[in-house]
Amino acid sequence: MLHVDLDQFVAAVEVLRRPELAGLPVVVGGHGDPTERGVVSTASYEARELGVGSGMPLRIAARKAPDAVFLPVDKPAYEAASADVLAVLQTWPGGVVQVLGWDEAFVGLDADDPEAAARGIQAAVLETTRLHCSVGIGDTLIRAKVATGFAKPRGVFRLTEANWMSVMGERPTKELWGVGSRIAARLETLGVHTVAELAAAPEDVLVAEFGPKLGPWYGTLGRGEGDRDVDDTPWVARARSRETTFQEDLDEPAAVEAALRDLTAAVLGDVAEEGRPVIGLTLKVRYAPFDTKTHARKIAETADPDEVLAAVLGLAADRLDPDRAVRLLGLRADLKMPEDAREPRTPGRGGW
DNA sequence: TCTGGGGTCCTAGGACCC
DNA sequence: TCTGGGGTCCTAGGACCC
Repeated sequence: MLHVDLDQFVAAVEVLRRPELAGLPVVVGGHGDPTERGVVSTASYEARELGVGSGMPLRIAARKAPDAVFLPVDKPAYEAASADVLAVLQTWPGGVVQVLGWDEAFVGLDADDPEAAARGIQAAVLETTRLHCSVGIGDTLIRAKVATGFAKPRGVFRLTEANWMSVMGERPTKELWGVGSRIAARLETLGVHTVAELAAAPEDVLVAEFGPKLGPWYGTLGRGEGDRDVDDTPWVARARSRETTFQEDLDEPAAVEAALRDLTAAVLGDVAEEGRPVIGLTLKVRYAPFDTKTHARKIAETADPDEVLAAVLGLAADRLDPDRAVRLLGLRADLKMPEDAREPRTPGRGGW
């Protein structure tokens, strides 16, 4: 199994169409205005050197890298580049491709020399798209994915049962794919600090802390085990959603209702592309200063935009607090799933 | 320092039923 | 006169990833 991951993908796409930015700190995020509310999507390696990282508020990024070039997110451009990369992977002889996101995919193949295949894929992607990528090789999907971290930038790294513990054993659990800061902190309270300790942790202890599905899954993760096959079945979206952070909080109910109508129209546009009826709605509201609530409701299956809008406005009328200023509104529409849709195989990881 | 947007899945707790 | 034990459905929140 190969895990192919583009290097600083979003920033790289921007530099391709503005060659004069090569070698400069480039920060892509929000509307490209670091005085606005927004966060960093991707920073170029030069910007990372200055301490800028993804998820960081743009205002902070501007403080750390005042001379960086700030650019707005241009989703269509990245989608187009992503499609070009995917096309290269899909034409690789004997490769089975499972897309994980804009800039990464698993490629399953039979190869006597996987490093040679990885180098070949890198060269083909570079030649066709002028984008560099890193490739992890593994005997499980998890190991391939984790291996990519050691391959960056532009490299290849192999992680298998043979070297998993020697490479990963003494590292913090946070470095595992699927263990974030919260889970790492809870593991600490169990006396589990490293990957080796997680691998050896008794299952009943993990189940008691994390529940019947996640507990065993974390143990598996520590051992680097798990799925070994690449699944190229097309993914069927469970839902479509939109959300907006307002540059200034909304404190008038009329403004909130207008925003809800816009949001619903946008979601309905996406839903129409999916071509499946809506079966549920989740309204998300972030009140000032940063207090977030969600309000979900099943609705009678419908493909009628007017019915969906009425349901959204009804949900808002029932659940929103008209006296609080609103920083963000979001709307998620759950879609009816086809009977034969692929089931998730790995906890917490949609799109697999 | 002031915190985006688009996704997915899991868990807990309450309601309700037999 | 102290109040079982499942099971399912629903909603809210949490956590993670890119």
